[in-house]
Amino acid sequence: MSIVRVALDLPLSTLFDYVLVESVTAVPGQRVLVPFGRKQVVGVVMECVAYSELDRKRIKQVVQVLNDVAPLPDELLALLRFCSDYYHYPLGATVLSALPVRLRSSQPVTLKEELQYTLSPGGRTLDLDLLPKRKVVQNRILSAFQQGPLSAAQLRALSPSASSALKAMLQAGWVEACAAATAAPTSFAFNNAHTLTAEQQQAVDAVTQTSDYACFLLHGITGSGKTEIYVHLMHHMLQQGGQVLLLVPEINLTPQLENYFRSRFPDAELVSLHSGLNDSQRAQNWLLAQSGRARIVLGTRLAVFTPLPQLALIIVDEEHDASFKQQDGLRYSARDVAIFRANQRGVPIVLGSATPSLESYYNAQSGRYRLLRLTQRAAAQARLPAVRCINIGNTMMQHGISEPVLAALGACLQRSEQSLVFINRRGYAPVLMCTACGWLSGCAHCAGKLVLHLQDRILRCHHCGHQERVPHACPSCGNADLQPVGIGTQRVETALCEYFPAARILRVDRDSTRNKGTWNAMRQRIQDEAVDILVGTQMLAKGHDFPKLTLVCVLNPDSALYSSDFRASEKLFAQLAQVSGRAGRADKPGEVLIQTAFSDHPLFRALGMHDYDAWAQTLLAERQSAGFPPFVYQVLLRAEGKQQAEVYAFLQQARKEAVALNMPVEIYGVVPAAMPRRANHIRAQLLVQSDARKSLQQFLRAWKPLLDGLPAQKLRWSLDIDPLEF
DNA sequence: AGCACGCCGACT
DNA sequence: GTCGGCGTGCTC
Repeated sequence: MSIVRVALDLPLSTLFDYVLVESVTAVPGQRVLVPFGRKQVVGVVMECVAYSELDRKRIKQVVQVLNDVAPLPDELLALLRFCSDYYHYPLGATVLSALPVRLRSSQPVTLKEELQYTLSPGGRTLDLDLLPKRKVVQNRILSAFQQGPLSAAQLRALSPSASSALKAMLQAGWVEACAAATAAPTSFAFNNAHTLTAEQQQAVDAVTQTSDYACFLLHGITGSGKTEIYVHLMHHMLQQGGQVLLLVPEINLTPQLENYFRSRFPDAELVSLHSGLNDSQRAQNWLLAQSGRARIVLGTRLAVFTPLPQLALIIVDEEHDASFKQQDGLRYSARDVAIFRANQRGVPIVLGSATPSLESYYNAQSGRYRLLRLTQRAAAQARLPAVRCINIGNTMMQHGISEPVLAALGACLQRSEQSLVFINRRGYAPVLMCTACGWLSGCAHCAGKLVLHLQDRILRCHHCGHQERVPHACPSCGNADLQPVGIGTQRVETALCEYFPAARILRVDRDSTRNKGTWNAMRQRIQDEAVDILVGTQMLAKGHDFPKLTLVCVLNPDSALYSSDFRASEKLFAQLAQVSGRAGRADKPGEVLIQTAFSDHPLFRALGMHDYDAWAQTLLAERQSAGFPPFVYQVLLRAEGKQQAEVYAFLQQARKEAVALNMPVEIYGVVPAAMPRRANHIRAQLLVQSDARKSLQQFLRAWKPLLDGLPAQKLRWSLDIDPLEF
């Protein structure tokens, strides 16, 4: 009797037993189609056993063992078991959520053999000199074909518009498709752009000399050449026959980055994995990684679950970035899962950042991680930008912009250099106010305020999406004088257009880049120097270099200094360091102006000295005395529902159970969430923490079943282990 | 999560 | 008398 224990996509922590029909076999990691209730679903075999505890009559038969894809390796199953355990999320849901959508259905998926392209017999006789010179891309592609056939991916690396050029040439009959040669290269040349500095070389050597698990924190200031280290490490691992996994934050995974690595490794197959791909691209790239053919896998957090038979190195770039933490479902931290995975596999992992998370920094100090420092900019002549605070304590401002900032922007325009105005708030103004009675534009469904979007003549809630027309008079007292309060990107853009009518001003935020491809087009315009002043949110802090940018102005960073979120100032420093790093590259010195009422604040002082360490020490001391992470481990129980009483009753009940367990954890009170009402749902939470990860996990193992047993019909709740947001 | 079963209120 | 509300419990 052959029984398989199957993980199904259900909010239940149990596996389900099925019997295999005579002569059919299955192994753990294989997908199976099984009857469940009145329908059939796809699950993953977790165990094969001889007997089941269950009554023989209750066990149904496996409908089909799916053989289109190789079984998930044991190692990946173990990783998923760990995640399910650690994040207290049902095993089946964990396993299935780690698979590409296509593999969650019984429709067979196969690895499409990628076509290559080469010159047709007609194309070979073509006289290149007769082709118009302005068809740059076609010319480039045709001359590349002299070396032999090229895949679509290799063509894409030649130019972003390669695919349309290829189409034209296929049409003209110069080029034809052929089956790809399957022999994988064993040697990987890479375009070795720069010689490494001594520091860079030391960092590379430290990693390549480890043959076992080790976690490295690569702490390098902006422009110190972390990427170059990644390239050298990748090259080393590829030469040894290994695969490399590079994880990047969501917004950083642009086609530019993908093409960059492709151009550095023209011979290595590279795939990307991120939410921008459609289901079939996702499945294809996943299969290429799983088969071992893709040697470099570039992806966002979800890529951490990709099977990689030859995995030799993991790199987590911008490791401090909050987008590595999933905020719903399986609330995992891809950075932490990556560390577990490297440990499990016995390979090195590199966490790179100019402003490491305090967790990682603390681990590097305590010796759990090995610290690699880059203290110099790679381009020797490039200097760090000068940071200056503009004290706005008693300065009159127009639309939130002070006189010195205007002057600096004007001077920058005169020099025909680019400048960037950074405000972390989209829309025109964060709220509309009545000058007579003090009415504020609140959202009818949330605890937040409606943001004024003057361009669309609407008030919009950034939490639930609700929007309404801008009222002509105060809904409360009828007064016609309503004033926008505070500033957003649109308001700054409008004001700057008035001050500098001749300047080419570009606003970059989620609103202006809503349409697909817009942001890429804008990036090109910035690169082409068709923009003088950039106005934007944190979208501009990340992404790639803008070589002509010499001035960065930060308009209103102060709210993060008195935020109730204890991580707000850590985030602000990282953000400001990142956006400051945009100023002054190569030969031009940069300048950073910060408008603040707290110019003596240690954050700004450390930022001005480019001294992350001083700032980190300050924060660590604060966190230690306040009893916050990384000195304690936390879990947050969140609940939300329509009825306030039910939400609070559930959490109080949960708290009572927690206290009754009498375990060595600290249990806080039930409190409203940061946004106490969102889309008409009341939200509240309960924090539990401990100074030992183990104690917290033991507590959770006892608490979770009690929570599952609590009546919670009309509400949703979830556990967030190592929460980042409160 | 779905979906059935089951026990109480207003309707052709 | 039935249709349907959602509370409870099960799914291998």
